Amino acid sequence: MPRPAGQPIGLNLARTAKSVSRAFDDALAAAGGSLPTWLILISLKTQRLGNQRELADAVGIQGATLTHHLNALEADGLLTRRRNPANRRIHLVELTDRGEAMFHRLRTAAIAFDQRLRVGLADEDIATLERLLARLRENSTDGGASGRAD
Amino acid sequence: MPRPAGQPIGLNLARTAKSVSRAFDDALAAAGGSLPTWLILISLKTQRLGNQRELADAVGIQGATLTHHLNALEADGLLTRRRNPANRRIHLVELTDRGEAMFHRLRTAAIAFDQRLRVGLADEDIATLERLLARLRENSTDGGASGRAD
DNA sequence: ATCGAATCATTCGATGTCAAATGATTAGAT
DNA sequence: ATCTAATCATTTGACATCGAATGATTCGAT
Repeated sequence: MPRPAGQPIGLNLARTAKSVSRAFDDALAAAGGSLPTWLILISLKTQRLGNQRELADAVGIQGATLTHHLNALEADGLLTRRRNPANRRIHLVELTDRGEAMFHRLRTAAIAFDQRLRVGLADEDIATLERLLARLRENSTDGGASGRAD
Repeated sequence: MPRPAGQPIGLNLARTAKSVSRAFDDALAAAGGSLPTWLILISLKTQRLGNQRELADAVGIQGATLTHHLNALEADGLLTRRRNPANRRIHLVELTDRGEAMFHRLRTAAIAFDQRLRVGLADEDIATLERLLARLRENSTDGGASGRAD
């Protein structure tokens, strides 16, 4: 008799993610940044992205939200935006020296946090976790019927 | 040679949780509710809570955020708030008939979603996932040094 | 060459969240 | 009895996020 439920699995996932994200954001704040700032900087540094839309996708947020963050980062002097002369719809986003420095500072904090998170977890555990998370993601998007592609 | 990193584990967790929460919220929206509404209703129905602070803790949000949601739910006629005559600092929050009806509607949607989420996962997988999530939660709160209790 | 559709970014309006300050009430100490 | 502390909820001000509407530019078809 397969009686599944104990605690809803989605709830557990959401609570854990909230706790972990919160702690990560604290760690980044101590280094002078924030979670969205870090995701934007690392995406800019490690990927060749053609436009802001692709950057937003890489970060996992909507274009409108990205614009908002870029405004703040530009005001802080961490990056610049200029129109691509070859296609003036496109903004070329580029890190300044200060942006580069912030990237390195946040990277140190992010690496330390990831290490902390992995304490007590064997490589095999990580692999298992990744498999289970992937399954949950699939299950959440499949069969939704109302279909909001994520 | 233990080279851990591939994708940061926290990032994977956050993305998965976002996708799953999003899908769950969609499912609840189709039933006329939302994620916070559901968490508040189920907490009220299934726990004996002495005040709003305890309700906020049960839901996993701050008191200020709860007040905000209760305003909306009260305006919608799903619940009532009245002062406890024995201790007038305390608001007694009670579901109306409409609130009860909403609870049952959302419960149906929530159960269906949880079933959907569990597809392809054996009881053993669920247990493993819970163990791993618990570990991540511990790791995120331990050693933070800056100490923000979550 | 021009006009309509597509693309890219931004703005606008809304929701959910938090931390800090405020207001009301109760409990405790003298 | 009064005064200070603590407790409970709300308000205020801020940020992150989204969807929809808007503005600018380019592309494609005629």
